[in-house]
Amino acid sequence: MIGLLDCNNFFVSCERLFRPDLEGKPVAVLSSNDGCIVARSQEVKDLGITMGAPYFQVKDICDKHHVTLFSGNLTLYRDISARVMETLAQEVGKCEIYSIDEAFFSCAEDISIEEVHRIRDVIMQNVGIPVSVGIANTKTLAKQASAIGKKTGGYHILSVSEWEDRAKEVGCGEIWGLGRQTTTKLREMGMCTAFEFMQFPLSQLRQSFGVGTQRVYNELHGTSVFEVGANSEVSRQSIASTRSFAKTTTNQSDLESALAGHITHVAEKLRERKMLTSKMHIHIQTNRFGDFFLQGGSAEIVLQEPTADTAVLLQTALKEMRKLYMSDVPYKKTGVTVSGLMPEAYITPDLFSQDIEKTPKSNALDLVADSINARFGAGTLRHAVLQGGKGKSNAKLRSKCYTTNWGDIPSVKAK
DNA sequence: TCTGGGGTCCTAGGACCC
DNA sequence: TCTGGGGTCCTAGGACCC
Repeated sequence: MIGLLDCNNFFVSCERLFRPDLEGKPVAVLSSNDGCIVARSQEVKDLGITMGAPYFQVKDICDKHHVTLFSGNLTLYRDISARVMETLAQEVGKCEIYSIDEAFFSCAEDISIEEVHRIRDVIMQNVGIPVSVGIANTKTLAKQASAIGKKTGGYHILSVSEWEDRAKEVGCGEIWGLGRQTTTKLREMGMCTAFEFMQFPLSQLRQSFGVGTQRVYNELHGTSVFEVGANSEVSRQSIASTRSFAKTTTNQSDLESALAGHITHVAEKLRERKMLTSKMHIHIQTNRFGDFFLQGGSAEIVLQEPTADTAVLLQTALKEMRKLYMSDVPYKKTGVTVSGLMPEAYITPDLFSQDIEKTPKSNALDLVADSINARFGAGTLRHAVLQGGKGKSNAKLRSKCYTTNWGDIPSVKAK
């Protein structure tokens, strides 16, 4: 059997952990620059505020119902997530971290409802985050099981026969792996519920849809296609860092500074994972809702030799960016994605490299900078192209880094 | 005025090879 | 007038996920 653990309203639950007074009250978390709603407490969901709604569109309703808002504090959420995952692993053994708030794990055929209940209790006691747990034959059905659990007390074991009954009440759009496009197409072909989808002849399915949809189909029929695997950070195919500006800019040095920040961040990640990149994709973009939205540009750079050297990546990227930049265009966003990743240890030095001694390892200067920044805070030591500070981020409602910054540790008074 | 960020996998079509 | 067949690899774009 496969289990899925899913943290309830995760970002909101993290904020409530340090603001217990907000329990039972409407709370929402905003994306970067306080742009969109990215997490909602049940009370906020009940107000009809949708996931991803632009904040300016729901501001009035938030004001009216005294919704407490937070700017996203990913540093905090990542740390709390790690604690949840660690606790889960202690309970169920190895698990696959699927996202910041979800993990799959394998469990015995005869797992009891008491055991499932216990997983929830331990996480609540050790970390303080409410979670839902679903158990079923396949990952896709485990998703359904946890969705049922969310409505019925926090946990559920979904048997094949129970699923057969319930499938008539589940819309195709509620199934993991069937998105908007596929759901629309299914509806046009007369299939609205999971049950109707499951009756469709397999042979025709493969023709009309891709293998992805076929896999979902098999999973719904109880045949496991997606294995519980080690989906660890180390096995990732790419690392990205991108961000919108609070306001658009036409200034080239603003763009350079921002892009340099992203490069620095990605290079640190590479070294942390002991990986090298062989391909770098950079982009500068305009507002996707504005008149200039086609004016952005991007470039794919194949590196001469794989590297995790900040200076090398900066130099290469900035050179390309200057080619993309056009004056008088209001830019809104920039970022970088590195791919073609390989373990540092696998590198074959370039025969024609100028400095063959240096090739296999990260630059010593970078490693020193990494350790200084780890100790005294990100950006303490940085390349000059990164202008001072963190830029003009619009995150007025950010909570403190309660668990990752010595200065932010909360104090508790007993009365 | 204001509209997130970071990933995965699949597919079609082009370049190239013998 | 006639103009092969069978591959691989890469890339861009789409669909999906949280």
